[in-house]
Amino acid sequence: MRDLDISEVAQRSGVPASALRFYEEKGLIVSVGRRGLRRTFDPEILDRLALIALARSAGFTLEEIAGMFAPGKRPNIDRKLLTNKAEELERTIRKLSAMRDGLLHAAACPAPSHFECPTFQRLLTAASRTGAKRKPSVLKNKRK
Amino acid sequence: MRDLDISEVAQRSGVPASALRFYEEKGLIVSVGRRGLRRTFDPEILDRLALIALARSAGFTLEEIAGMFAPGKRPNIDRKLLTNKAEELERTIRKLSAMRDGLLHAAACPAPSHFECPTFQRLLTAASRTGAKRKPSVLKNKRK
DNA sequence: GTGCCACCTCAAGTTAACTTGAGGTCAAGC
DNA sequence: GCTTGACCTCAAGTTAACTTGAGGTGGCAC
Repeated sequence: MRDLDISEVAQRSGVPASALRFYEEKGLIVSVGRRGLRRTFDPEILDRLALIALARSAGFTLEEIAGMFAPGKRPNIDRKLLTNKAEELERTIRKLSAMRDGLLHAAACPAPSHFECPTFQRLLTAASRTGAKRKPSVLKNKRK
Repeated sequence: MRDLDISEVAQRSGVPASALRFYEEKGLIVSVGRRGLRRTFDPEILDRLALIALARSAGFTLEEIAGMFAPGKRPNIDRKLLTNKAEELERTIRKLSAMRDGLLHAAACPAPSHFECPTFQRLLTAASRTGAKRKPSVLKNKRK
């Protein structure tokens, strides 16, 4: 397949050109050449961008992601880091599940102020006791 | 129970005094008085702080959280907002689960660069197709 | 051959959620 | 009554992940 220029990549991936340039600067992606001034990318870039989006949505920073893509990292340390991250995700998933249940209850609950509803409170505080020791860890992000 | 002064709240909740002042300024919490210069808080503040931490970890912004605590909000809009948020959480949970599985696989996989492992890729890209349409949505945050 | 426009670079701005720092104050111990 | 230390206020700084803006450029349509 033909190489894509930056505007095509932006359009197909939904990632703005400015962000693509930013990612390249950070070493998350590479452009394979230029057509005039314009960067061109291997079509494979689209998969990588999808992977980056997914990793971001799992709470990895761009720096961490760049580290994962890097070849020849010491495997031991990496593996430990990966299982740690997986455990962290597991805790997060539990919290999010609790929050989701709490929200669904609140949506169906007649209490005037949701956060004051005793059932809601119980759902949530139960969840928070299940969480990690110290280090609220995780989440945030919204695209306009 | 006796009212707590800010340092006690900070110590028991793990939330720094500076953050407590910040939360008060944002309307997320209220102090019940002063002992000299020092703010004092109702012990119930600890539950509220736990709830705030949980909501934060579920991806709500401080502004959204403040809105939920607010009394006399229009219930209809609220409920819609809550179910939307719950659905968003559901999608997030799916992604995180995929990511967790991917990470666990990667940790046990012999491929040199994890992100290049085909199984890993398959796990993740499958997950990303399950996700929302457009709007990577969600996560981030780390406490030092 | 000459516009035009989409791209380029580089610096500065933006947002959320806090933290840090400077300069001030008060209650308590000596 | 004076020192001390923990708190106070208010402004400015911090970090991540981008976006925006100013000023420049090169290929393509005419």
